[in-house]
Amino acid sequence: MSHQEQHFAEKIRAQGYRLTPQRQLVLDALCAMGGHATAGEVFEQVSPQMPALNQATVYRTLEFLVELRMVARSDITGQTVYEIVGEQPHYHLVCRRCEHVYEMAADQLTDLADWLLAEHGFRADLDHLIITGVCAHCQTPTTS
Amino acid sequence: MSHQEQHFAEKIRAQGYRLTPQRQLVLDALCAMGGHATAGEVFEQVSPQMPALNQATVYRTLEFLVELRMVARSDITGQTVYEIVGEQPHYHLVCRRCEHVYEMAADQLTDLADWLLAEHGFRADLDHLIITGVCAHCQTPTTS
DNA sequence: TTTGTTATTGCAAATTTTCGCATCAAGCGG
DNA sequence: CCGCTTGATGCGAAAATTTGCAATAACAAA
Repeated sequence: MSHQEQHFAEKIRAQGYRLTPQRQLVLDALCAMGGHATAGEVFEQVSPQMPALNQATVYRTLEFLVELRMVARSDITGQTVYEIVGEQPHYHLVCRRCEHVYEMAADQLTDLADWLLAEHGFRADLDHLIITGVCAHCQTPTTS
Repeated sequence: MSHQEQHFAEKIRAQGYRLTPQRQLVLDALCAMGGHATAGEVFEQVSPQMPALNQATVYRTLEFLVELRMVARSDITGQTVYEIVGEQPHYHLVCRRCEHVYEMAADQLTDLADWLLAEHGFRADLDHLIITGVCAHCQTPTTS
């Protein structure tokens, strides 16, 4: 169990929830897979290591981890994807033409966060924000 | 047919697609319902007026309208909701405690949009941005 | 370590969303 | 106004996601 996973385990128990092998496995898988993963991908990754693990459990676990804010759920071009909430907050630029996802450090959004807090008293979770649009590459009139 | 719907009809045909009664109905329903609506809600709204209309058609139509950017799809607390893209761009603050959705004029985001364009050449669709967090009301230690 | 409480899981059924394909009809050309 | 062409729909089946409930197993307390 890595340092981060150790932390996760404590966080779950600290809130009065139970750390089950199923949850550890899903967490591990998510860490191992790195970036974004769909529920189905998580299930496939995890299944061989615990064949008895039910798909419904994966869905519920993912939901649970999202609620605890240990995992971020995002909708990218209609796909629901999950990602470990790591150390560095970041946001995603998703190009609606080429579907490419650019990952950006969240520094530039702190102004926005501050403004939202000052103006509306709203404490925004600006890590893992998804911004769709058209990337630089796809704006040029198809040089292919 | 309202002014806006007229415009929609032209936009669909202008791109070489067909304006079918099913599409008109879904568009009408979405307009009539005002804010956000799930696919299921749209289907229920539309069904009595055209009982033969199939649920799959609603899904496909919604998808189609999203692609044409006449309708915005967002993920709000795990629910996929659709909304007509109206005149005034706006963004949504979604409180993860009370699930309330605050609708904000998008003026304050133009800076962000400009910055993204200047820095990354990314042309962001900042109308209909979803920002989750905790609203002012839910930050106070439960005055209930 | 043993026991009790109750959060979690597995399973199966219900829902929701997607897909393939034959049929239908919107809109263009004659 | 009448056919064509082909995009769009309806239908049924498949896939994905959610839900209820009884059985299981974390983990706190003795």
